[in-house]
Amino acid sequence: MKRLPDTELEVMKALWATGPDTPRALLEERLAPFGWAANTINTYLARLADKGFVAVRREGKSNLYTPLVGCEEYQAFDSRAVLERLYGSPRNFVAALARDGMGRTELEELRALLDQLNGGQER
Amino acid sequence: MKRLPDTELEVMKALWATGPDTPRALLEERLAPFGWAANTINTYLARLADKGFVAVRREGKSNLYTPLVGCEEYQAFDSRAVLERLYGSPRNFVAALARDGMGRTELEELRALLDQLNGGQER
DNA sequence: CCCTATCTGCTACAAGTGTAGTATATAATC
DNA sequence: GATTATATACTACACTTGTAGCAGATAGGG
Repeated sequence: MKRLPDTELEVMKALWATGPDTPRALLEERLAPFGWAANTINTYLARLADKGFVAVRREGKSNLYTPLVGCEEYQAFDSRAVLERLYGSPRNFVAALARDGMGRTELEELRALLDQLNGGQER
Repeated sequence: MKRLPDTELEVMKALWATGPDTPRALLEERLAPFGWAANTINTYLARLADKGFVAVRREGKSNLYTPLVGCEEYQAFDSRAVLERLYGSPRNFVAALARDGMGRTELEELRALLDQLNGGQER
């Protein structure tokens, strides 16, 4: 697996939200906030298809797009890459977040998750 | 602040380890494991200087390099960028790590940090 | 003071990324 | 079946990143 550039990742995020066999129109709608030209989205999709992240299927006049790599799968890979690049450990990453101030909500969510994880594996 | 490419980040990591006014020779020694040509390191340093991450000072025949952005400062920025790019919240990031299996040690370190953070802000 | 060794600055180039124009294929229309 | 509208494929180009060669500056030796 390879880390994706920002724009391609945004396309993947849209596809993860819309699911398999997403018609082009729906995809463009999702990506509208970025203000990209239709051709630009085209390029990103072609590159993602090259990289094996997206499958394209033709249906009549237009295309249907399907993500071949799941969101969770990609995140599992990417999060490790983030640690290796700079932080070394989850602890260090969270410490970096905390230094700049982590919101109360973020902290609580994280703690809840940790409780859950620890519970599942404890003893 | 801007996210650094991998190679430039490695140079910064070396500089953070060696501190201010690092002589070129020491820096190269630190970076030896990467097997880069001396000129390659030169380019990275020049780019980092352009971006305002490194100050260069001449001393006799050779240069001294000083990091202008601290490691913790950069990490605080970068960790937020990571969340915004893909995860949204610390919780989601850690969940992604956990999905692919987090080591017992990593989990314990993280829990200890969380206890500490929570303690500091509780009530 | 001039030569030489060395260190650095400048230049280069291929691959990847951000962005979009032009050409082509094809479905719907007449 | 020819025409048109439109969606897609191909091509392009500037900027960034990874990598390094060549040329110029300069310190030290004669």
